[in-house]
Amino acid sequence: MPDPPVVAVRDLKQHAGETVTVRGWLYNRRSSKKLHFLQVRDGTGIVQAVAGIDDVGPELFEVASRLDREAAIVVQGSVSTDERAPGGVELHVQSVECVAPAQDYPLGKKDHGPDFLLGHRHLWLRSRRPTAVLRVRDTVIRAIRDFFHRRGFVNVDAPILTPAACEGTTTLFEVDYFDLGKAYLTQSGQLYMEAAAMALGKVYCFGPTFRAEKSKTRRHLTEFWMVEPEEAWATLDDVMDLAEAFLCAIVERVLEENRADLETLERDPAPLEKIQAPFPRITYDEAAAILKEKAGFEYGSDLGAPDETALSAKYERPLMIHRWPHEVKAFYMKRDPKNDKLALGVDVIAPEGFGEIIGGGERASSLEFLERQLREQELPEEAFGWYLDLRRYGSVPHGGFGLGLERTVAWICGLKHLREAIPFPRMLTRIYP
RNA sequence: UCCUCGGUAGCUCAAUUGGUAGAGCCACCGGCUGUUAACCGGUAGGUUGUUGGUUCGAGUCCAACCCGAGGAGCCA
Repeated sequence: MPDPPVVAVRDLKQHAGETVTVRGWLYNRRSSKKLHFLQVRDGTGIVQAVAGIDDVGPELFEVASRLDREAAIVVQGSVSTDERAPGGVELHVQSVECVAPAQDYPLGKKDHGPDFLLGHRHLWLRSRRPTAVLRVRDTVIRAIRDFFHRRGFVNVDAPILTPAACEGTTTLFEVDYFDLGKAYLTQSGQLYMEAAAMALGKVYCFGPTFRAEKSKTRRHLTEFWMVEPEEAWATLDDVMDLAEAFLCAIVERVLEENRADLETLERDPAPLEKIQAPFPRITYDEAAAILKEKAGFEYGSDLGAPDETALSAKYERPLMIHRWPHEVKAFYMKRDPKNDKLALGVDVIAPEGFGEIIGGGERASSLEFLERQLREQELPEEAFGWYLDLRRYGSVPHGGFGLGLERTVAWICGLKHLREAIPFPRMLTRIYP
């Protein structure tokens, strides 16, 4: 007699009454003398497999009682709906085979501390929360690619090894590059996207970026993923419109596909359902006026994390802050024609205190302006020679933004710490596993 | 780099004013036919981060260092 067909746990409900094979790992076991409840996970879900001693016989029952948590197992049995089973469906075991043991599996059933969990991230990944987060992350990634594809953007990935900083200030990871001296891991693909936008019109890159900042907070990783669209002929308003539609599309997609995961994460979907255009848009000046009451805030300085939280608390939708003092923005930002002190940049602050998820704006298209900026900020002109070429040959208005994937996933999932939003987080004092 | 908090069993934590180191989980043994991080009983498990100091006596007080967490700055 042939083996019953292999069915994913997620699809078991459609196979009620049938005999099936489930392949997976033992997530937990609850036992009494004559009855085992084996919780089997297969990556798509967890199902309760009920093994009664009278049904499987004393030998198989003994096998089941010896199974370690996370042992690899193959279970065959009949699918039945039962209100007592978590998820409403369970498997009545006819046979169970231990494919591989998992003696002394390090992760317990009770809580662990962050140090222990991060040191065992390769195993922690198997738990409920991480798998739910990784599924949401996958949805966000697909929503990003689909959104840009539908709008006519071409994916053009930027190099990861770069000759110099894209933006002068932040620290870079350095690597030896043969006879050419030092190279650096990219901290933004934007400058390359500006070149690509002049070739294809609408482009985006999506890949890992690296920051060697000595940041030690829940909002920082040294390696994170960033998506950076860039659009020829786009103004600041176009960039803000794009960011608004973009965030709506991502959140909508997660609400469509990941309700169960959000529930696993105990993430209330109600605030996400309110993410609809239009988003509030205020100028830096208006933001500064709101923060003026707060002691310590000086006009002209960048917004700190507590400032962002205080501002975003006033809104249920992402908050767009535009037209910043040019000193706090990058050298390539276009100036406001109405006020030369202001740069045409925009930051988008996620609601509920999750902080900045987007930074972008309109780029300067004037060659003369950029040459002056490089001199004033003492940036090496030879490193930016190719970039200046973009202004020498058919320069047009253009703009774009960068969205931090992990911050977006953390916001949507309601994660307190970015380290949960990426499979294997890289942080200041952590490179293992 | 700076500020704050922490480090006790494999894991999560407790230990009164300085007075002989304790629980749950995990492991192992036993009990229980519908469990929901199952439950009940038992066994095993410790150089209290390291070094030095104060004291009759230090997990507890002091100093330095190491490691971790949260935050600031900077940023996505």
